[in-house]
This record gives sequence, structure tokens and C-alpha cells, in this order.
Amino acid sequence: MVKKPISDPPACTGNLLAMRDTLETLGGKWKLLILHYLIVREDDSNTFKKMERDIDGISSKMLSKELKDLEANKLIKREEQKTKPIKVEYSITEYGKSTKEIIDILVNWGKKHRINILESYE
Amino acid sequence: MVKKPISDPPACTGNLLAMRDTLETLGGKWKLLILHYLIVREDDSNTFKKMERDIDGISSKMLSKELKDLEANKLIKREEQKTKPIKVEYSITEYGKSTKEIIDILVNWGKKHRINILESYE
DNA sequence: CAGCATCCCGTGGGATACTG
DNA sequence: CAGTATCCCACGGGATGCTG
Repeated sequence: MVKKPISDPPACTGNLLAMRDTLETLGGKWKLLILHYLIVREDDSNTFKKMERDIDGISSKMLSKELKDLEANKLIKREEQKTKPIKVEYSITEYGKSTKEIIDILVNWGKKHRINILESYE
Repeated sequence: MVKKPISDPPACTGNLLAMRDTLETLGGKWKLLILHYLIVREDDSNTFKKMERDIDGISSKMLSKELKDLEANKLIKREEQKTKPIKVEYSITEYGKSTKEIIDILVNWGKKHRINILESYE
């Protein structure tokens, strides 16, 4: 069963509503990190365990929850292989790649910001 | 006294660190809303009370805190007029305007996302 | 391996009231 | 008007352990 990916309209419209949607969909501590991980490793086989190991500090509980949220929003794809033991692979969807421009802009802004702020303290 | 605008280096570097910086600086429930507000109203006189009234749902405590954080990061400017009663005006800085491209991208992504997700439920 | 169940805690953030 | 001070709670999220 897929959880509702977007909440009911809040008391705002237009641009604010849209921004709220984005923040709700991509916000939280791990979602963008996970997307970034899967975008960079698009051609790899990314299993749950591998991600848990690679993404520094994440717990299995949070990884599981965030993966579900991202899947509900069609940003990532989950593929289960009925082997024994079971193996699951996660990958970025074409749609999920649309978050790359967001990630890039956040990365670039962060780099500039660190320089700007730090040099003003010298 | 100005609070430290950027936290100590976490256990990550490069792109991840940069993204974390951005999220830390602009994250939270209200920062981007406030920046958006001040960017749109660049030529207005934006006082504390006015913002508290206009930004739907924000409390004076949060508004006060977020304004301080944004000022510490040089994204907004605070100007106090020693009148009676005291009057304070807030405005976006030139540097603060650099967040506009982030806001725009989040707004645009949110608009598309709502359409994409909602139509897949019809 | 992939993930859920439990327990638990810090803190983001709301409500209300008060001050210079 | 422009905030501060308190109180308080929900919930994000960590740690540990268990199951199919």
C-alpha cells in the first residue's frame, strides 16, 4: 500500500504551497542525501545494506522510512529479487533525476556560503 | 552578539558538507518563507509586527529566532529606529537575494511535482 | 539480507504571558 | 512596537533487538 505522498492543502496557495510541497517531499534529514547517493551511483547495484553502510550515520529504521517515502513519490524504484536470502535493489527513476538540479544548486550555494561567511570572520 | 552561523565540520566533506551547510542555513520551517517574503517585498517597509501578521501561522518567538539566524548569515538586514515606540525594519540583503534561485527552483519543482503525483492517482 | 518493533530522548516549535 | 520568558508537547530520529 502506498502512503499519501502529498498532504492536504494548507492555508496557503501558489508559490508558498508549491514550496511547502517540495520541502515536504524532499525535506527531512536524509532524503536528499539518499537521492544524491542513488543519482551518483546510477549504474551500480544499490542494496539496502550497502546504502546503510555507505550513508554515514543513517539507521536502518530511517533508511527504510525514507526509501518508502521516496518511492511513494516515484523518485526511486524498488526491485525485489526473490532469491534466498532476499535481495532488494534501489535505483533512481528518470523522474527522480529531476531533483539533481535542486541538489546541485544547494551544493553550490553551500560552497559559496561557507566561503562568504567564513571570510567575514577573519 | 552574533551566533556562530556555521557548525563545525561533520563527518562528511565536499558536496555533502556543502549541502548540509545549505540545509542548516536555510532549513527549518520558516527561513525560506521569510526570505521569500522579504524578497518579494523588497521595496516595502517590513516591520516585525507586519511580518508576524502576514506570514501565516508564525509565532513571535519563531519569527524572532529565525530573523536572528538569517541576520547572522548576512541574508537579511535589521535596522532599528530609535523612535518611541521603537520601530525595526527588516530587509533582504544583496547577498540574501542569492537565495532567490533556490526558492524559485523549489517552487517550480513543487508545482510540477503536485501535477505529476496527483495525476498518477486519477 | 531486508526490514519491522520497541523503547527512548532531544529539540523544534506552539501557546501564553510579560517587559522595555 | 519589538521582542523575551516559560511552559509544554509532538515527533523526528537514534539504539537495540527480532523476524521472514
